[in-house]
Amino acid sequence: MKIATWNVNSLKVRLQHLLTWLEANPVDVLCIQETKLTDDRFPLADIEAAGYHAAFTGQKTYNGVAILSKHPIDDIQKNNPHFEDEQQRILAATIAGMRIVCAYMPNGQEIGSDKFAYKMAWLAALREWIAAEMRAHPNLALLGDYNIAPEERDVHDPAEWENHIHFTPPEREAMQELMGLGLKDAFRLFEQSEKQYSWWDYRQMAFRRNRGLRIDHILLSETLASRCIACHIDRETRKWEQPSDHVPVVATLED
DNA sequence: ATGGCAATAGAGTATTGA
Repeated sequence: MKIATWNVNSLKVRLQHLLTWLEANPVDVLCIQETKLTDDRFPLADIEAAGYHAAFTGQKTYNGVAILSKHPIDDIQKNNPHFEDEQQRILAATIAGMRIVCAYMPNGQEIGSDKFAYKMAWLAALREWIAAEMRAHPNLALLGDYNIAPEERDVHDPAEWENHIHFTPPEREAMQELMGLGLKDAFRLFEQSEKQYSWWDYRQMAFRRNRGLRIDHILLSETLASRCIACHIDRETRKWEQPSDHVPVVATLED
């Protein structure tokens, strides 16, 4: 069982990348973020032709999330029921005995901004809702673009990023509080080589210089973490022509 | 410190992202 997450930064632009990646990496579940498509424009036929079911909730221009799965998708929940939000950032569903939560967490802009306050309120509401979801579904995975680099080793230059968005103390604390619910960072369950990131700025050859952040994560409940036998970041897609600035993260679970 | 790059909306340039 393989579950994965990828912020595609426009599904319209990246559909062929997605299909190419799925063909080479036929994961059981893929959570995608930033589809930037209203539901009537979701490329369902192409996804189904690739052998996947899909659940999705989108909007024009911004946000939008989807869950693709080789297995049936049940009990679909759009958005956090305890947080009023016009932005389409959360999709939850039950697949193969797991509660899969796909999340595109807010960017936050900078400390002190309205967007930062929104991010922090959104994260607090997420934690409360996930706590309840975990009580109802012990096998829970929270996958997505967290827009938070949890530790210094997740940032190419921690000094440069000090107090910058994605690496501010309040954001990192919010992620620790999420993990305090009993969620494990799948990537850190294993020995990993250094300087591995999931996002690189498009500018100034950031990818070639490996100036990146690890902000895309797969968090697993205890029961799923105990089944997790591997987790890796797939940097290859970032080398493709006209790539997303994020790359896929994949976790492998024992059946 | 600033802007650099990309996607979108929509027709020149503004907004947002990370």
